[in-house]
Amino acid sequence: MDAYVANALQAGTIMPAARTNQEDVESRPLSNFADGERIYMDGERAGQIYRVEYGAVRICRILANGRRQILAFHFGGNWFGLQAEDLRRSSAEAVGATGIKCVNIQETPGMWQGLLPVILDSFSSAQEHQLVIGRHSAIERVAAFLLEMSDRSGALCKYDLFMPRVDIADYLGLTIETVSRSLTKLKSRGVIKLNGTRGIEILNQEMLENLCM
Amino acid sequence: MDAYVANALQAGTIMPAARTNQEDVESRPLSNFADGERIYMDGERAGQIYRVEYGAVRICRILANGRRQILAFHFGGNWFGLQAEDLRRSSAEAVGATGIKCVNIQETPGMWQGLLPVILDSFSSAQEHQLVIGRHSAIERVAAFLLEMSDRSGALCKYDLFMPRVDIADYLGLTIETVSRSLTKLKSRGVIKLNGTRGIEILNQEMLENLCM
DNA sequence: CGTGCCGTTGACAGGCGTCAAGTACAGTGG
DNA sequence: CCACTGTACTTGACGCCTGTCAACGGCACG
Repeated sequence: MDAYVANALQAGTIMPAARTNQEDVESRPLSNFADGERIYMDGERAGQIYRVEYGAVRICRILANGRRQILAFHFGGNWFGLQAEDLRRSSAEAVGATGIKCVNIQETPGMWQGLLPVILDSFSSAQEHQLVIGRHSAIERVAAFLLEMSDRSGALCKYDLFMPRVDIADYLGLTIETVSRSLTKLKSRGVIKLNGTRGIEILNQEMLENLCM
Repeated sequence: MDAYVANALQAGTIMPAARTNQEDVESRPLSNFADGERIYMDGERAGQIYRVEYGAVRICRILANGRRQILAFHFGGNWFGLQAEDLRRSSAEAVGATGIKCVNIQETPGMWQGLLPVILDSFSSAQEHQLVIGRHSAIERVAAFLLEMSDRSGALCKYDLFMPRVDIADYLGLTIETVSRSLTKLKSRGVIKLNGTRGIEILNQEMLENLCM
């Protein structure tokens, strides 16, 4: 929990009551999704928010000419699907076998306030990502990605990626070939080790971090 | 006001009381900033949020190697500066002569709930921008930028840009030369007309929109 | 009228996308 | 257990887009 919002909580500007409602989520039924299955789709009416229980979710938008941009990945414990607009402007899809719980936001009073930290966090991630895709070269983007995934796997230096190369590419605004070449380059420089196609081992964290500046 | 949040308001999940507090802002003193002056800076302690009264503000991050990314522009009426973290991770600077009102968020109970639509809006803009810088060519980015600025100038087809080329470039993840060449290309295709260095006139909105897909 | 800043235009090189071929691996069926 | 097949990934060749460097033009200001 972020200090800034925590302070507001202490100061009483966010009612602690808001938190208790979030615990209702635990009792909700778990929905299971197969790899690639849609949780919601661009154009649909928005009314629910979701929490990943296991597996992963990608949020993506597809342009008329077929180009795809993955806006975010969400892993266990992450909330997603909160938005101001009436209609979905992106799709959410399972990455591998995934479990989700969902909440109808209209029927859950007090939910809003508790979700402020959630949306602030999403916003912060989106800004971070803007920086990566706006001002980084291919190898720097891949380096940033590997560090992000490491962090979100509990700061492990050895972990498995949930997603195929094409998802990494569409997240980073690159092609799969460029992602592949960048990984190979990092491997041959001794920065990382690849275990099979999804396994990542960070051998030199400092070099990776230097690439992200 | 977005329908989604408006519904929540009607349903009583957001207390109408939250709105009234926002009107306190009107009585706050107006701070004036000259072109380029900092409103807050990367690394500073965050505790206030801001509203642009006139002029414009850019939110930017600078990397160690000097590369800069502008994350967002804010114009009259826009709020900015809301974040979860304790410390600023970006800087806010005036673009041209600018007037700002600010609110200390800790001292203004009820402010949080009223700001949820604000942060949702910022989030939505950030995602939109991710798409533009992730999956669009130079000319498509410039086209999207011109349409965005048009919309935010009240959907006028003839308007003035607040910012110099370098700000456009750093917003779009391009160089000033590429921005300049893209504008020239749009001009020579008869899509836009340039009035002096800041004046924009959209001659063929449809062609611009097609470029953004 | 000189000076400095901002923007435009041109030449050139390099990074990344595109197209294509080759490799690894999991799943299926014999 | 092994061949077959399809998918995902890697690697290579090539061309284009955009970054870099440089010169030039326009405009505001002193």
